Amino acid sequence: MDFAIILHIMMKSQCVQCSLGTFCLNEGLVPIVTKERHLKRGEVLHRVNDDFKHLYAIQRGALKTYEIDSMGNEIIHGLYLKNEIYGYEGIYKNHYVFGASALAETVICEISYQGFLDFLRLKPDFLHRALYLMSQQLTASVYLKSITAQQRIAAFLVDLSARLSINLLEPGFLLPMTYQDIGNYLGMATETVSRILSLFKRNQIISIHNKYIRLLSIEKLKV
Amino acid sequence: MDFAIILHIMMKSQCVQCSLGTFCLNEGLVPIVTKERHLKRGEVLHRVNDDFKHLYAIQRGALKTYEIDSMGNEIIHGLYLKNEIYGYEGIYKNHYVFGASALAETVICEISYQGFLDFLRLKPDFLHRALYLMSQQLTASVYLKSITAQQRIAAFLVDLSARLSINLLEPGFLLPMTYQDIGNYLGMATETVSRILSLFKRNQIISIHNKYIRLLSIEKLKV
DNA sequence: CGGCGGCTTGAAAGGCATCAACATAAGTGG
DNA sequence: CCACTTATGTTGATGCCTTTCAAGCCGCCG
Repeated sequence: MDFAIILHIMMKSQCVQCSLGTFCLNEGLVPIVTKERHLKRGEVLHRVNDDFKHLYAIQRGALKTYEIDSMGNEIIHGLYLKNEIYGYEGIYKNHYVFGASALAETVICEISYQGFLDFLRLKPDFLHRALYLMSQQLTASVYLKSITAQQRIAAFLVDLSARLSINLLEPGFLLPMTYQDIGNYLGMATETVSRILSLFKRNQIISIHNKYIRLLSIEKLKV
Repeated sequence: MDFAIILHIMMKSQCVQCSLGTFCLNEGLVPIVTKERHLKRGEVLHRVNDDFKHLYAIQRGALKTYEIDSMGNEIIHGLYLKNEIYGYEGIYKNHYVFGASALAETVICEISYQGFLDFLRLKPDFLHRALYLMSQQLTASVYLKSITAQQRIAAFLVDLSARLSINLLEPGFLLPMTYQDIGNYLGMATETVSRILSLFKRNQIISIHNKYIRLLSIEKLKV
């Protein structure tokens, strides 16, 4: 067992806020984290149908999973931000159902799924925690059910804000993706994203400078 | 430990095709199934925010999870058919995020989540199987991302067909829900559901008599 | 048989996509 | 560091798909 890796990981303050921290920081009986990977914006983590072998804990940056439809358009199926885990989808079919790539400069911990299972066998007290993490993702993108484009964008902003805000003092967050990505994720045209964000800005519901967004009136967004 | 319950369950042929069969039929060290419940069409299984204590294996019928939005409209978030498991969503928040009710006459096995965890602790070989079942649900409703109403309905029919067809000989399946339910699930008006199904019928892509649907040309549906 | 929920069909209105042109930002190479 | 090139965002005009409202029909159950 490569304790050097474990120690390396344990020393990172990142791990404290990571969802998997509970696993990695606890005694290190099994080296679940096999390596750390750095991805540039746009770089592919894996392609469709690649064998499923790893889960990924995102330290910095963001990932998207995507599919190219018969018309050649990209559909973004999932969005995974820092301190979140990506990969559970692969368990079912034993391969990844979509491609995955980095939305920005991204750093991830690669976790052996087998190691993860072995760890749970040794430490069944972490069982609930593991199921908890997966359960979280089942209700993650509920808001995509909103019907109108305004509602979907509003809900998207509220969700991003909750997932990205490190502390409560920081009043806003940095959009980790382009308007095109947002459109592909929410199922609407890029122009619509731009128009609605401009509308929100005009109505003083949000403010945007470059990619930094502040939600000025969460109440109005939630209507 | 109530072995009577286990034996009762073991004798049911239903259990063979149930996703949880692997758990229930194996040795019965822990009584995971606490009881069997019968629900009439429309009957509520649990309400929003009810404490999470159970998973449910559906033997017959179907469940929906739903939410009433600020306009008073029902939004259907999940659809769970026979031989499937419902309830994992509750693990995360320790309560159910939506209400759940029966779409038709429904029979379910109530499973204690705690018993489920205990079983996994005793039999860690079933760990992967448990994660597998949850993973399945992560990719379940992917097709809701289709943009046009026609695409969504087509994908919905293909999905239902795959989930409901018992054997390959049976050429069709019985719609377990009303057009209104379908509309609420797919995010479109009831009239649109009716119009598009009529269109498919006119184009000989499907046939419908009462609630029995046959997919005549799966190729055309998948375009 | 009568009533009610569910389905069907039509006409009108509205939201969003599409196409197009431009503005701005980011990235590249000299 | 600047000029050029490419990617990203903005704004307007038009058309289409879907919603909404309205009315009628069908089938089921008491």
